[in-house]
Amino acid sequence: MSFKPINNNTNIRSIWKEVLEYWESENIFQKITESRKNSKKFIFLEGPPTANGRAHVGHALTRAMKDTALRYKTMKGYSIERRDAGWDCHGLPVELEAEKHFGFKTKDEIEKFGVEKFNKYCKESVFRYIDDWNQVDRSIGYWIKRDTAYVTLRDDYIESEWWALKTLFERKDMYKDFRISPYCPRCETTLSSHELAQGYKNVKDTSIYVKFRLKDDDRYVLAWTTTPWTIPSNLLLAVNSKVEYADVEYEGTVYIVASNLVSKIFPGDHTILKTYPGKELLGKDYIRPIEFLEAGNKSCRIVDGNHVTLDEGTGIVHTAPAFGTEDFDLGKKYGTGLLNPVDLHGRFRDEKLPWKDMFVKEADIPIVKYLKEKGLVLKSEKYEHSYPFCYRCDTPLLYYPTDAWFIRVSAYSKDMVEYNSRVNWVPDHLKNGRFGNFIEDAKDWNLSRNRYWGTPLPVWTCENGHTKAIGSRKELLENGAEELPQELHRPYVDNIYLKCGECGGKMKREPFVIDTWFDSGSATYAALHYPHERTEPPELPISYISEAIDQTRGWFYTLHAISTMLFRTNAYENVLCAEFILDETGKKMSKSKGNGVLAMELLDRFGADSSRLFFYSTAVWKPKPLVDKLVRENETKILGTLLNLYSFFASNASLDGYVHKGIMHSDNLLDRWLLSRINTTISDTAKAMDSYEFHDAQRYIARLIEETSNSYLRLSRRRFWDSSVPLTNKLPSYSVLFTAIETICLLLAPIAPFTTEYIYRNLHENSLSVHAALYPEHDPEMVNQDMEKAMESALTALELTRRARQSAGIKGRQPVKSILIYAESIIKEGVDAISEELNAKIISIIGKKERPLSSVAKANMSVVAPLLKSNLNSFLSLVENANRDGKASSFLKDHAEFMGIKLPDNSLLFTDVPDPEFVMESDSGIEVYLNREIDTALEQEGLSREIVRRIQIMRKELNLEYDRKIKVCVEGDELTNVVLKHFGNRIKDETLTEDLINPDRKIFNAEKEWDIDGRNVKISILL
RNA sequence: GGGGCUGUAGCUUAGCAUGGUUGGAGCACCCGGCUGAUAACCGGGAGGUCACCGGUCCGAAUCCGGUCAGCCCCA
Repeated sequence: MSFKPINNNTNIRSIWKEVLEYWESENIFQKITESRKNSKKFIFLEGPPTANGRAHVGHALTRAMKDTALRYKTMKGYSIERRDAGWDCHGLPVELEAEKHFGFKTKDEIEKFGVEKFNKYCKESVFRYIDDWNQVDRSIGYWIKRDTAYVTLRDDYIESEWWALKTLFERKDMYKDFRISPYCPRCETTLSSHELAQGYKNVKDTSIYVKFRLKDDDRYVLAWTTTPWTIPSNLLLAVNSKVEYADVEYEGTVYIVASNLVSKIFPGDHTILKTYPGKELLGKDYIRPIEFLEAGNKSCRIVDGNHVTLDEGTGIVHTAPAFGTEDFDLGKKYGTGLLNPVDLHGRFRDEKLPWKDMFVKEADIPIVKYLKEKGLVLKSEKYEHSYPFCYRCDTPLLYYPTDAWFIRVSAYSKDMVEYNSRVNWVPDHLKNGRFGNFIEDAKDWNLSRNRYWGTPLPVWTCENGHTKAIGSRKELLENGAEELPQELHRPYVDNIYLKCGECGGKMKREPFVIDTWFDSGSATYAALHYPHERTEPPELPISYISEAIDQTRGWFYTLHAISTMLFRTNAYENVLCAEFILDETGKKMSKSKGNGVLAMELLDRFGADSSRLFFYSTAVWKPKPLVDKLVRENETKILGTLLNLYSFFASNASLDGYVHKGIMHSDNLLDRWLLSRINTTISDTAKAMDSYEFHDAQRYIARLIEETSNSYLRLSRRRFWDSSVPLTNKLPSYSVLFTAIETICLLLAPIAPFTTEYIYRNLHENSLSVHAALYPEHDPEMVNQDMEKAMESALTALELTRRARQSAGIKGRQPVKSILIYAESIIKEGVDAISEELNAKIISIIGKKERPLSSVAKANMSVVAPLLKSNLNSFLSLVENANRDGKASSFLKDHAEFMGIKLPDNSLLFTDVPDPEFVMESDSGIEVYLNREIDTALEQEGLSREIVRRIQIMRKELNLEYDRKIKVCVEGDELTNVVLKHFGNRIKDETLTEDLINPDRKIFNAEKEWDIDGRNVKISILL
């Protein structure tokens, strides 16, 4: 049998391409899926991307994460269910692209153009980049079924959502309400809280302290606001009845503000006239600073608001019920009604206002000016705060009163918390941290959008105000639709009129589409077309999902909320969350900065496996900068070494005709040690994979690769090369090396699926795929912790020897007389394994007392000097003599007195010093003593090995076959001749030299003069 | 203002839940070595106030409190 060699044209990238082709031409993914059909289930759900932009490196990361988990579970014997791709198709992002394309700025333009044509464009544009996404998925090795992808724009999918919405509607968990919502005046639609969350920015606005005069006396209540444009709509002032307020005289006027804030507001001279609790202010009437709009008689009062705090402002809050959530609630409570002079484009439309037709944010300055002219502004200043902007078009949002449909998520927050307790979050701090906090005070979900491209809200209303939710296409016909719409989108559904079941009136659809996040959050059931096509509820929870951190408030949330409300369970069991990939300077990648890297760029440059290894080089939930050399590092360390291991194995095993028939028993320590390490690694790796800690798994595997290469193989290779050892004696070692490479491939397959596939299939000629194999099970019988420890000590001893050689200036090739090793946990076998590299005539493990140490005494100067004074020098030479004679330890006994002076016990300090012929190095309790004396015999042997080495170099330069015999001529000094005499046979053996010949021949195939440690040696080779 | 994460060598990081020999690696740098795996490999050197301050303890990178900085999320 021969193993496929690694030649010069084989590299990580060529392997990648080759494996890709193999998978595709042989339908490997399908075959494996098919073979697992009846296995235990592991359920997956793809979080659907919107394919209207190219995939970037962050997407590559999450796709790799999904794939790694699924490949692992497949190797663990599971059948992966629902491994279908999915695409998110609706929503504002898509519409925005279309608007840009057509150059539209307002909804009017879209209406004029025609909703049908507009939506047609949206529909087509969704998949504009699907080829790019598919190419990324294919290239990175993301095994997912693309032809059965769920697509949220399909009627079937929408119909399932209709069922859900109808269910919620009938349960009164979906309702219409007139309230304040974040509103984008450019997109002319409200936004949900999770959309809102994406658009906060720090901005500087004009803030003013406005004077509100009391009706009954001439004090001024001072209120502070960052939105001057809302002042014309002021109807109330709110104070906190539990807080203390003060009358403050400042520049001849009396102001009312919260006591605690007085000095902040009036930094200069001011007088506090009196203080009193806030409740004394309640009910007082005031005069509005801007009175263009008419206020009802219930307004212009001071009321209690417990939202009023002393964090900023004056402790008195200007309240315009039309433009703030809390303001609205107060207005409702006190029956003031609303003053809303602003139209849907965010412009003042009321004739009575001098600022008519201005965009409200631009009216701030003129309004401040107007107030100043009336003397009603104490002061104005720029104020930096964070303010929400539309996350798609960057328009400042308004809080605006409008009709909208809501889902009563708040009523389910307890359930959501409970179901969340069953979810395994990775990393786990999200569970009770960011995600847990969010669901704990979940707000009702603003579901409706006044837009075009989305799932239409399936609610119809008649003139008498009766409403009905429709749960399927069939129900449309049952409720009076003459025919089914062409598709379940606007404008077709808008033309469907139903007959009211209560009054018989004509019912018209509520003109909204729904938040696109409801689409993706419905994937659990809508992708199955439940309950229309499939009548059984979806199997929940999904075993595993994985996305980036931004989905905490996005998909992770909507999945969880919808599943909680409809199926009374958590949607998913395990959720793995990725952080972002940063640019090489550690900055966040963003479109505006132009520092983003496309997924395909990364893959083109490094290939799939290296990219994936890079992703797992540290925990996926830690942000990591994309630095070229970091990607390369993983490639050379892990893949390069692994390929190298295989290459070594393949060439030698092929030469020896090795056929693998399972692990064979071996007495060799290195073999047994490697088997132990393999099994320890299997156990560690599987544990890490089970808990979705891919980076830990990768580290364990990398360590095993390193050990196999640098410890096992380095120390074993002579055994594999030695042609004098009969094959039967090598077989166990081959079987162990084979097992090591095979196991590494299996362990690493979910992480680096290409290279492992290539090597594994070279090891197993007839196997389908490494991904069809089962993940290795660890065999505790093979593990021997003590031996692992002993071997570790031996390897440390080897390191120490090299260090000792270096400090003694003795090359590794020069044999030494002896090496003594002292260590607690070391075994003879371990030392035997490294003995060749130690290169010493005598190697022994010694006990504590056998260490070649002498106690050396040193005068303790601070004690001795004051006592001996001028006799000190003769004392010192006496100590020195004692050291030389090895009598230091008994010195004090021998010299109780010196020159008549009694020596105290602490006159000498003792240290252990190696005997002069030894060099000592130590580390973690292991000590190595290397005898540095090189006698003539050793020197000769050393030189013989130098000569061997030079001949080998020349063989290589001549490109000789391994077994090509040669004749050699060596000329040099006297010592060289002695060496040839004593070590000639060994030189011949090691270099496949038939004859050491005389220099009388004139023509050689190669001649070279060498300088070997200052010695001139001429070597010539004759073929 | 609230919450979360992070801070260890020039860079990437391990160690921290269960405190305990001299805080490990890798990359890069310098020096040396090895080499029938060879665009690899090995050893050594240099490089750390373990962000800072305080506390607990015989002993703190590790536990506790606080501060600072960076990132993220919320209001």
